[in-house]
Amino acid sequence: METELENGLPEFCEYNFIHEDVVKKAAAAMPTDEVLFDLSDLFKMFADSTRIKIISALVNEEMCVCDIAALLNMNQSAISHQLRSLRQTKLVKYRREGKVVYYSLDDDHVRDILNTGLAHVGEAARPLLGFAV
Amino acid sequence: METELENGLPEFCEYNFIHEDVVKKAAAAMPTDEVLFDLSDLFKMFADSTRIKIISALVNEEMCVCDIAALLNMNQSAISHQLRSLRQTKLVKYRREGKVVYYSLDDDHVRDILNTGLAHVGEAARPLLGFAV
DNA sequence: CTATCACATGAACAGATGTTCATATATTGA
DNA sequence: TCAATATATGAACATCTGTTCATGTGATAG
Repeated sequence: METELENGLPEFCEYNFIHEDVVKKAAAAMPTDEVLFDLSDLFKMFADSTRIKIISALVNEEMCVCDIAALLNMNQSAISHQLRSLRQTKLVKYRREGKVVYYSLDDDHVRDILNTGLAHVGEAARPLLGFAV
Repeated sequence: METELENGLPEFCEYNFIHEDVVKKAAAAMPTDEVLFDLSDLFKMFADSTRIKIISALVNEEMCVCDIAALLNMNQSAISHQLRSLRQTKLVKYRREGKVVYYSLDDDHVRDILNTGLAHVGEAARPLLGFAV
């Protein structure tokens, strides 16, 4: 497996059934590794329902950590860990007011991604998040 | 932890610093559990760079399994496993032609989600996938 | 019917991920 | 300075996930 063939492509199918032109066009259009890495990191943040709940909540209004924990019925530590991930990937920002830290979405793309996903799962008919009451 | 307070919310912060109105509004706007589950399942598909590569490749043109394996320089089994996940979540469809199976994106939402993500990671300036050559 | 081959799939394994527990940090008020 | 408290974080643990290996399945050619 994976020996070189005459056309320069590695041998994946036992003989050679590769559509060379199709593969080369796809290779040319492929995003760079850096972009692919950033993209998958971004979507990872939406790939967990706890984080989606947090993001959904913050679409409407900023919230403190304690509010989010109460809303999701989860302990504060779990929420803080998730907020750290969301911070590191720049999906949320925060401001401190005394002992309380308020989190909010970092930019409109975050809401856009969520809404595009909602459209796909068939929730486009009702008002999209962020445009509702 | 998590004993009930007078306002009916569980006690997450040691005393009670919950903004009750904010939490109740967020709770009312929260998608149902089923939608949240579907959403995170959908985004999980985009949360791995192998799958993003497959999706990116299929934006332009249908491809057979062997083509995809050659393009990604991975073995056929790994690709088949990922294609199964993408099939089960309805992101790709396939057609059989003799021994060869051709995969393509199931609908335009898939491309939309990818492009919304690309916009967020700063790739919006260049032509978006699916509109390029 | 049999061999070939593109693709699918189950099991196993390693690495990633989410939650919990214990504890640390930062701010406020006394 | 010290106690209180909202939040952050490190370590541990169980679960989930992606790849590999071996093998199964379905279509074609002879």
